[in-house]
Amino acid sequence: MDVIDLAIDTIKKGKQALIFVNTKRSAESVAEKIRDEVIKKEIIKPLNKLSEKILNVLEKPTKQCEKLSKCIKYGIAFHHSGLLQKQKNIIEDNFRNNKIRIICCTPTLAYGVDLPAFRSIIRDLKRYTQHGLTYIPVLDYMQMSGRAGRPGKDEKGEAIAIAKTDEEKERIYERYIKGEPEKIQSKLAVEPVLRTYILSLIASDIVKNQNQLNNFFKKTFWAFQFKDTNKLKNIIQKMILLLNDFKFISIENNDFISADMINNNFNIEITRLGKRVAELYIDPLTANHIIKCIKKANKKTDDIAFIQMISHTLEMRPLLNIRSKEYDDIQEKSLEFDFLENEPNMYDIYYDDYLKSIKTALFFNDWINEIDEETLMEKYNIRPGEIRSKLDMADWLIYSSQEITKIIGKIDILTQLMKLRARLKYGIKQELLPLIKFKNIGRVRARLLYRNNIRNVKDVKNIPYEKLSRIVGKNIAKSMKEQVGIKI
DNA sequence: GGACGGTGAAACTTCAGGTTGCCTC
DNA sequence: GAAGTTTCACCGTCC
Repeated sequence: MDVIDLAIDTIKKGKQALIFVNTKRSAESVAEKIRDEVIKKEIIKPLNKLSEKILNVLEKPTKQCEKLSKCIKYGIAFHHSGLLQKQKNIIEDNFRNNKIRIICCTPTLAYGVDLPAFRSIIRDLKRYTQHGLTYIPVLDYMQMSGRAGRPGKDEKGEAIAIAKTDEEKERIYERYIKGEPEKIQSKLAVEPVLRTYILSLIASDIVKNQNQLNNFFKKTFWAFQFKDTNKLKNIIQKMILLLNDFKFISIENNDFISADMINNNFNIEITRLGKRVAELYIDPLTANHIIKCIKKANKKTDDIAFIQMISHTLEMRPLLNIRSKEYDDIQEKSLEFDFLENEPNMYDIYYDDYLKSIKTALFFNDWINEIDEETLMEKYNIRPGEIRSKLDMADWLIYSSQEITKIIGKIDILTQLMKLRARLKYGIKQELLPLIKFKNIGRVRARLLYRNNIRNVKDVKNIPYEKLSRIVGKNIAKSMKEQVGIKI
């Protein structure tokens, strides 16, 4: 039986299923195929209200919204990170109350969300990695199959893994059914994590020299797994020197410091800059990158240069992928603007990453020039949910840049950063900034007002109420008037 | 004869997800 | 590595 048959069978039994696949596209296409079968067999009566509700979570539905809405109508959903939070909530709630019968999803639903089903169908046991397609960890398999069976509601649950050949059936059985889950690995050893924690340990006065740092980490799960204490000390020392270079900490007798002669008992102190970086909870490397860029910035710096600055950070990953067709185009664009960081050599291994950061910056730039979600989706292959999470990160990084700017004394660009942050938040051009301060006015209504020559607080005060309500509706017009101190 | 439309095979493209972090209205 | 999408050759139909 293939997934589609299994799904239909589940519905006919009056049960529910989660279907796990390995890409967002697959999640959508499997959902659509099942929906087509459901329509053909007429086994579900259309959920028109729900379908309507999920379609209209944005001002203007995107193709993704339409696709989802058409599936939901027949009790089938897809679920992945590209969906908006609102839509995810609707799907989860209506799966719990049995209206939605099948959810086709990426591993999103395997972790975190509490959403059990009668059947957990795992179509893809391989996932794309840097080394091509590889089998997923046993732990992941257990997470997914563990969704089968609803405690207290079903007596049993079924976890079904799909094999394409007999040979694969054997392999799945050996690897996953009989297999042991992998040992848990400490995540502390990754450099970005390590340097962030070392900085915050120093910032919060928990440790005062390298000895104490060594002792602290000795007690962690990381050290327990790692065993080689000397190597561990070396790694910690490397991080200390890095943070010292960045001027986030200062080491006693700093002048004499070199990697091999640092004394374990030298007093380490946090600097004002380091303290703030630790509080902002960004990777010290990102902070340093921002500092280097900000120092080069001046009043003539374009917004896109700041946007590219925050796009080229670990936090912003994964960056937007560059399709082979657009490679030349993005390369051209990279020459068009003056960015704050130096352009790496074309043959540098970091060059592709740099280009990706430019594509990501171009996407943000389109957003603050009021390009709608649908167009962004087509142009950048980025879905509404991903747009949101990128914008959240951008907001945080611009805020961090503002804070860093205050400390290193570049006050002249602070206003620009603040305006940019507001524009990113709402996705608007600069001219709409005065209007966005009103309650219930977002990018769409602000643009509408602007087009009707209402461009600032004063205009809102002066325009007759009747005229205003023709533009934005009675309730919002009333609320706007009240916000400028006029009772209606 | 040529415009148009449908079909299917070959060529090409792309690939999961995520936490907190700050401030303020 | 494979699913999904795009492209393109091919054929039949209609005007």
